[in-house]
Amino acid sequence: MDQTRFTVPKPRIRMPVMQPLPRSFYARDTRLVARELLGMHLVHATPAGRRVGRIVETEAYLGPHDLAAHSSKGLTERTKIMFGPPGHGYVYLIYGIHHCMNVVTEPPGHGAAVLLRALEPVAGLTTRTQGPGLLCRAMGIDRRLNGHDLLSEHFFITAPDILAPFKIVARPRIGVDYARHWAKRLLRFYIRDNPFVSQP
DNA sequence: TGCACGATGAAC
DNA sequence: TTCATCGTGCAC
Repeated sequence: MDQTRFTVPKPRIRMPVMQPLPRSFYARDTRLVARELLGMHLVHATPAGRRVGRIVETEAYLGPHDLAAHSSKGLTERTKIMFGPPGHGYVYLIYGIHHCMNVVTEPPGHGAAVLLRALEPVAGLTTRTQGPGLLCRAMGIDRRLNGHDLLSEHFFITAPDILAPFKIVARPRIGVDYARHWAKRLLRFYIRDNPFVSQP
């Protein structure tokens, strides 16, 4: 066979391009998004370098009817991001000290979000990442990223090259005891046996 | 305009 | 178990 007769295919260069998850990923049932975010990579490109963490723990906040959700206060200056379009970051200060990072879910106006509680370090992370406040500190996330579109090139969530299989554990959410029966709902999800989960 | 309190983390 | 510390929402 004379191989010279065939066109030499262009070399396929596998670019390490990390595509942000599409908005349609977020515009779905919040519990589903919370579960499917497990194993995904949170990426923040800063002047100090790129920081990447594997999401290992999340909590679902379902909407205004969910007494543990900020959106249960209704549409306010603070909660307007939660009622906005999906795929945006909702970052707020808690206890005057710590930041918490959420992603808005469901169609606009729904008022739901998923709290990111813990990461497994992948790249560029030098401090602890177990717990929502530590996660934000390690990733360099603060209120300046509130309302940030996660379909951007500097701050986004992407699927890893290889999604290793894992078991998901569902538990009640942390620190929402005031939310009556909502405090008992199994809306916290984490990767079983992962050492970076905040409170196994 | 004032005040109570929280999706936490760290020290004690 | 206590405390640091302040934005937010709501009462007044």
